[in-house]
Amino acid sequence: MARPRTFDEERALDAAMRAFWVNGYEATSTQDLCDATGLGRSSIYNTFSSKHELFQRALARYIDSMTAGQVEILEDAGRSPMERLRALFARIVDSEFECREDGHSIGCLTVNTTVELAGRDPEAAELLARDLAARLAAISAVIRAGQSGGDISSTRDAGDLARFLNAVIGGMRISAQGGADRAALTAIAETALDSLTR
Amino acid sequence: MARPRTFDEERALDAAMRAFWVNGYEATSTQDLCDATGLGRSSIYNTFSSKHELFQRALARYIDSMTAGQVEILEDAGRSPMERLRALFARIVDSEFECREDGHSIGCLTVNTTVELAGRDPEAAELLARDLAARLAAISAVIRAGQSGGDISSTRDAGDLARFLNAVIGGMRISAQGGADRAALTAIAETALDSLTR
DNA sequence: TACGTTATGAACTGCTCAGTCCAAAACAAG
DNA sequence: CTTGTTTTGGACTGAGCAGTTCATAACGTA
Repeated sequence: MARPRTFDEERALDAAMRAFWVNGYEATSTQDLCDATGLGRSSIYNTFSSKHELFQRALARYIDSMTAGQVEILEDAGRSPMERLRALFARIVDSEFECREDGHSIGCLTVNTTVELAGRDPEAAELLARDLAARLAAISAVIRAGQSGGDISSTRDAGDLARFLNAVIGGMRISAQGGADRAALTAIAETALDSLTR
Repeated sequence: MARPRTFDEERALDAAMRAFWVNGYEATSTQDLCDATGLGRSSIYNTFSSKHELFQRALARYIDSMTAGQVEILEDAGRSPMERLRALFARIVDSEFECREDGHSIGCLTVNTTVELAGRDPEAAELLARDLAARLAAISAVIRAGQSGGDISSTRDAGDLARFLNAVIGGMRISAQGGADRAALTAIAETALDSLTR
């Protein structure tokens, strides 16, 4: 009944997400998005309405895929709570050496967006707040399980420990963007995890 | 012998620094810088050459003042190593509630710049690398002192612990920009510091 | 008071930005 | 093959960008 699209919307979204991830929202022009996706301006605006809405969809897609993978690790019933946390941190270290551009880590899109946009973009802030709540809930649950089993110290509230681990993850992302190598990130992760068992 | 300036260069630099701090490099226009400093375009370009050079000077000024204050705390001979680290973290929590705009934390300019520019601005990356090295050196020295005195565990290398604490500081900054309140930041700091004494 | 020098404001430059428009193209359905 | 609907590419728009130019103002000095 009408002319069909010649591109895959999700592939285009992935390409746009990567562009925003590498350079940030402000420094990515609509022309950059055309180049990255291979689409013309008309197709981009016809499909995604505006740069800002495209960014929101890209951020939402990043959050869905990233948090899904991490929650999967955290809910892996085949591993003990501490093993799950260790696996989570191992994945985060790995991701910093998989997601690179020009020899530098590009960090994490949620951290980057928190820094660049959270203070002046309500829609982005909302997506980030929801993601943060989900992450903290998943980490807290694992910590509570570890506390029940005695593997994790109960001297601190599970919620506090979850916020602590989440902050360390963010700090590892910043450290990687600042040039930290794999050994440095691994040592940070081990130090954080060791502190749970004291 | 010639017409004198009607403004104070350092005050102008402070105003520009604040503008970059709140909105980032890309989202701060030269017009914003004129408004923030109260200077005309001619005065800005006559004094600072370009937006990029003004940013470099603003970042350098931020680093000098911030790192100076923190190193002062870390080298305070009147306090024990652990007390110095506690004072450092207390200052960082405080700073997140002093440096705000529209009810949000504006974080730390070095962290913000690491995220926004480190991957594509060699001059900024150089300033950040130098600052990071100085921070890690100062923290490492305190940790070594604490390890000698027995207050800080020697099971981990002082350099690793310094990178860990520095990552936690970065993570606290991100957490604050993500909306964490004072109690949450304090708990993160306490958890990190407690892990040193195990 | 006249001169040399620097600072300043306002107008201006060329360019890039996000977003729009429209004619042509590509299909499905009748 | 025609008709109706959507996609597509390319030209276009007005606004805002970083940076320049220049006439004039404001000073120290002689």
